[in-house]
Amino acid sequence: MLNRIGRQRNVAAGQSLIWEGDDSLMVANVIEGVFKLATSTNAGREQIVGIVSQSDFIGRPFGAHSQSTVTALTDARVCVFMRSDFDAFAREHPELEHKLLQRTLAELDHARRWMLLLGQKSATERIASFLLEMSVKFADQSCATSAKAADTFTLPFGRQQVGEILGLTIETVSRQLAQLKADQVIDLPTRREIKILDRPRLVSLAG
Amino acid sequence: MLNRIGRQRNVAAGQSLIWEGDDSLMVANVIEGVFKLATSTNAGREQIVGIVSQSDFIGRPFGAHSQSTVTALTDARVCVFMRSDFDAFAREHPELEHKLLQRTLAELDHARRWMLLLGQKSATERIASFLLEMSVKFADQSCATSAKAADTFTLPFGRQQVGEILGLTIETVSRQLAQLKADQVIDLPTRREIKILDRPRLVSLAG
DNA sequence: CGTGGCATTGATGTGGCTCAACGATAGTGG
DNA sequence: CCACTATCGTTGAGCCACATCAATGCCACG
Repeated sequence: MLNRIGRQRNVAAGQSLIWEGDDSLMVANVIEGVFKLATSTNAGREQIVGIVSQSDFIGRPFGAHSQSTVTALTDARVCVFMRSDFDAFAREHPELEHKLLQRTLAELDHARRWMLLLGQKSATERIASFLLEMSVKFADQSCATSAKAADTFTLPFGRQQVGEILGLTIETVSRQLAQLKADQVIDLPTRREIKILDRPRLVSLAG
Repeated sequence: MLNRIGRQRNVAAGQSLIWEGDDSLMVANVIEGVFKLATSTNAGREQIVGIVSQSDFIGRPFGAHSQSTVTALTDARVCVFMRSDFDAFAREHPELEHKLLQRTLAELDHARRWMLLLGQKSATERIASFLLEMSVKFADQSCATSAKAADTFTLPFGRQQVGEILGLTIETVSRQLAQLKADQVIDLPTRREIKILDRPRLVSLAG
């Protein structure tokens, strides 16, 4: 079993597991918690290029440099593998490679849809798209009907990070959210909670 | 051999092989020519999410809808496979899946670096990054030292498409190129040719 | 020689960034 | 429990980079 070559590890919110540019030495599976994948320009501007949570895969198998920094947004637990061990194991287990391929293809599709957002969409459209996506990803577990969008959910990040995901500044994010609230499309019970009041409207705003 | 289940096919410049949203019915290998992968908003704005050429892979294996339209930018020749045939073949040939996984991982890395460009970089930085990347991808074959960047090359697309790759308008692209030419960083012998005069400068402009 | 599609260039507008101040919230120590 | 402070979020004013709108120029084609 794969677990024999992996070790569980706890990661505190804010800790980074992997740094951009480093040799890829480890891969991991997320058991619980949420991570961000970020890359930055020489000038220091950051772009979040992925959000990784529950049962997602972290790291870059098969010899390469890591292209992004992986940081825990919440306290998290992961199952870590030495990359070399993992690579060897994967080569001998086509089923695993197949699963990994499926995941990677799905992530590529996702990344490309995100490129459309970053390249073409207005601030309002970006926020609307973002809220809709997060409503699927972070549906509060209370609701037993899993795997479906929820209208109330809690973001695992603050405004700064929302900005980095969407390619916007913190001020623009704040203003757009305030506007959506004023328009009764959403409600913002607390800093990190979102309540969608008018989903069809939000969908149409998403472009 | 894989070729037994594939058929060669010619594609004229401008023709599309696959449409966004369609069921994924075929995959293909590019033998020669260049394709673009594009997605578009409901509003009709297009974003080019990938450029595919010589020996690259086209399509989405393993049951899913195609997320982008694949269109030939030049006359091209491809080797086409029914997706179902390909899937079955791949499942029986781990080596093929492994190669595909490697490619997909590399493309994902690439897509994420592009997200940084689209989310954070200025028009000048985008153009500079773009030119540097294209100088690797489309190095004119004349130069025997293959697989290296060339300082003169020919783009397979016009200004409109450059804009769609970079998330800029055609006018901005034109002005930025004009500026780089005025600054003696590049030369523009014809509409589609680029000559890099001062590569270090271009690198520093790329952010 | 015209005609049509691309590219360039100029003038103007505007969405989102920047800069700055203020307000809210959560954590800390008295 | 409450003041104290650090952090985060909101709000406002002004500006600038890029988009938009509008001519004009440049080839390639019949």
